[in-house]
Amino acid sequence: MSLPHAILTALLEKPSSGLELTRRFDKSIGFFWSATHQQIYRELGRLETTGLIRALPQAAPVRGQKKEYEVLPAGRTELERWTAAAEEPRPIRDPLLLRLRAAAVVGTAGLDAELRRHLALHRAQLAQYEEIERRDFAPGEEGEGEPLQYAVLRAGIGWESFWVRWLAETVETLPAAPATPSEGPTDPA
Amino acid sequence: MSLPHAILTALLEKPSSGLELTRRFDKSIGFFWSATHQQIYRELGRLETTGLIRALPQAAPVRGQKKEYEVLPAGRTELERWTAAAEEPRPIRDPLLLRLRAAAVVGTAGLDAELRRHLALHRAQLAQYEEIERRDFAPGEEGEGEPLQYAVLRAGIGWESFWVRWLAETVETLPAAPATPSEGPTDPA
DNA sequence: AGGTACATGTAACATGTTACATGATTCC
DNA sequence: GGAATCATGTAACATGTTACATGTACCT
Repeated sequence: MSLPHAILTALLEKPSSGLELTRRFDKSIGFFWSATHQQIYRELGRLETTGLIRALPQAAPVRGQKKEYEVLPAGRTELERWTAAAEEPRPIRDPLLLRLRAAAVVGTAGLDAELRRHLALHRAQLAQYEEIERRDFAPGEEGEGEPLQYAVLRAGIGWESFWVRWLAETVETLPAAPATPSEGPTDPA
Repeated sequence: MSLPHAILTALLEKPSSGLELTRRFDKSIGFFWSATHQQIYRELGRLETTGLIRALPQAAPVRGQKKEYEVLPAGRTELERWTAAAEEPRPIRDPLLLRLRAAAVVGTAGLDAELRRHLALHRAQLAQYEEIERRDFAPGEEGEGEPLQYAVLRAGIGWESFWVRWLAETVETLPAAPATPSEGPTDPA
């Protein structure tokens, strides 16, 4: 149940139409919670039905014409509740680790190149985040007083650093592994 | 498309029934790709229909009676293809970061306790992984020659370390933030 | 009149979650 | 024969993805 709350947050920052929300999800919020315009329209409809948001009165309900939404008091209350609620941490869940596990059974052929490709991508993303950090959160700068936004950026940096470190280590040790550990086509012990 | 490949991997390691797979997903594979028994039964049905696995002949198709599956050559080929295929890295996607962002709008009340709770949970999980590392991958030990399994464990350790470090930093800096930045119930600038 | 950008939506499907239903086996 | 456990499955729903449909506004 995260998308509705992401939308409530974005609408509290500024009342918007579906397409405007989609654009904003492509930028800041989308760094850690992406959504397509189809998802957003569906969720806007539900939030309106349940009385957490409403369409601004001036917008006539004509297809193809902009329709802006704002958060109702019930929506703000719900967002406050969710922000402080107890939720279990998400366990790690990544197909790349699954592929490593599969490689232990069917062989590592081709996986090496994929790991190097991921390493390059994560290094590029890390550099991009660090550039934002230098630009917007340098010590003594203006935006320095936004601890929550900075915390989110540090999470992105920490996340990418983790992958870069792990991939670099793994690429080093992996080529020593056998390329095709088992050969029987269907009948492993 | 990860669950079918997780199942193929598990079945190549050892032909199993649905419930046996569920139990194995609660252990090793489930560390980074969990699945319920409903998901597994549904996916086993599809894999059988598409000819990637088959039920072992001795098992009569009676409800309530064990039914074991094994991987067919087409299934192994598919798993090999997927292991080496190009897939984009998963972007970070975590509700906790979303809640931080929401807190910037509706206030940080209650979030602090939740961050500390997560910190404790991640520390406990990290300790558990490090215990496994000491037990199974100590230098000069027997299981030392399993570089892929060790790489997966190191990913878990790196992941938990990232969260522990980030949460510890964030808990330090957060209390300085305002508890309720804006007060207007529905009409923020 | 046609093209492009803006804007809202439908439909179909894949994946994941939750609750429940049903049959077989074993132990008492 | 009743309870507990093993085992397979259905149903309903929530969320996320992909492809497509429709209408408006503006520019040429």
